[in-house]
Amino acid sequence: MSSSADPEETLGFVRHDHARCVATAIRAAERHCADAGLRFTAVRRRALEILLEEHKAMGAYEVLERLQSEGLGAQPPAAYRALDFLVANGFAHRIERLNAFVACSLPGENHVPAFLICRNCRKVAETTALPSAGIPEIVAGATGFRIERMLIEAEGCCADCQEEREP
Amino acid sequence: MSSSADPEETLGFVRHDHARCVATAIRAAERHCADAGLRFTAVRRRALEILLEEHKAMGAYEVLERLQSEGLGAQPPAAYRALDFLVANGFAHRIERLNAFVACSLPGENHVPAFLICRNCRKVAETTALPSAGIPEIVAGATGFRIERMLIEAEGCCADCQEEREP
DNA sequence: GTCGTATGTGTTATGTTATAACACATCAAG
DNA sequence: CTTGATGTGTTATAACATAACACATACGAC
Repeated sequence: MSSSADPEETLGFVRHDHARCVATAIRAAERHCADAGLRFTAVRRRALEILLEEHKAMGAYEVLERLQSEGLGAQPPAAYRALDFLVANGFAHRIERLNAFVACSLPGENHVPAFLICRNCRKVAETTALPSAGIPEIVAGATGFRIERMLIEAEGCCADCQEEREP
Repeated sequence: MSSSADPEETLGFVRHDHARCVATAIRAAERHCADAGLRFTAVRRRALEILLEEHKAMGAYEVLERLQSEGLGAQPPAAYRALDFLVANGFAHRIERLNAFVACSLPGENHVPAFLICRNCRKVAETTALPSAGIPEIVAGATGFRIERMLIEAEGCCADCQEEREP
């Protein structure tokens, strides 16, 4: 992946120290699980590591293949269970547009995530939506609708992929 | 559906004259197709009518069943083609969260739609997101990401379904 | 320690959503 | 009435997801 010598790679399209970001995410998950009495098992840890390797949306079957090749769970339910656990505990998010999953870039923060999804390379950048983004909430309030979950996904083309097409 | 005598029913949770709203939507589609040289065929028209009957998210296979029972296209591709046409031309929207489709409530208007989705009854209300909703756009601009499509879905429980549970 | 319960995993089978590929039909323009 | 573009029928299969039940492991109560 990294062809340059420096430790900076893109996080969703923003440069950052990736090795450190992976380590941080894993440690955050360990901590959270220890505190909450959850079991951060081998399959779950490995699934998170796989998602973290690139900031890319991966299908459940894609993750499954990787797990299989390491002898860690051979059938779809294994992957879905691990991914569901990660999503339920905020370590990963589901990208509905792609029926795929991505590691959370902001573990620990209690946020309403918004995603920028590159159609071409499937890289995903995560930002946090401000409460002021909630136009629907105004309407919801007016009609008695109780919002439980918000989903904000922007689909398009990242800078790198734009360059590739018209260099 | 309507147990009351008056013509007012809910549009996604807001009361309105439903018969009129269906007629308007169909006419808008006819007009748009005529103007743009598109063919508003029997399957396409019927698919739109089916979606319009309730302001509810319907799966492609659910729409297909209805089409089949009227002898209008027997296999999945028929339904997907009709639905894709409706979505491509702004007569319907795809609700990613549900892998389902819903008729557009604001045909003709060039809008960024936002949806309120009731988990319980699958009714969907459509509102238009204001440009100020676009927090992601700020980030996108900063990182050179070109947004092509925005997707805003709020999932929760509508007023009617809340009442049913705690009357 | 060991017993019992709760939680996680393995495995089989199947359900649901979506599309590829190719043949045939229809339409509108020349 | 031919031609090309667009839409539909049909078969097959891909991709995504879960139900159900058996077995394993972790962990607290005793």
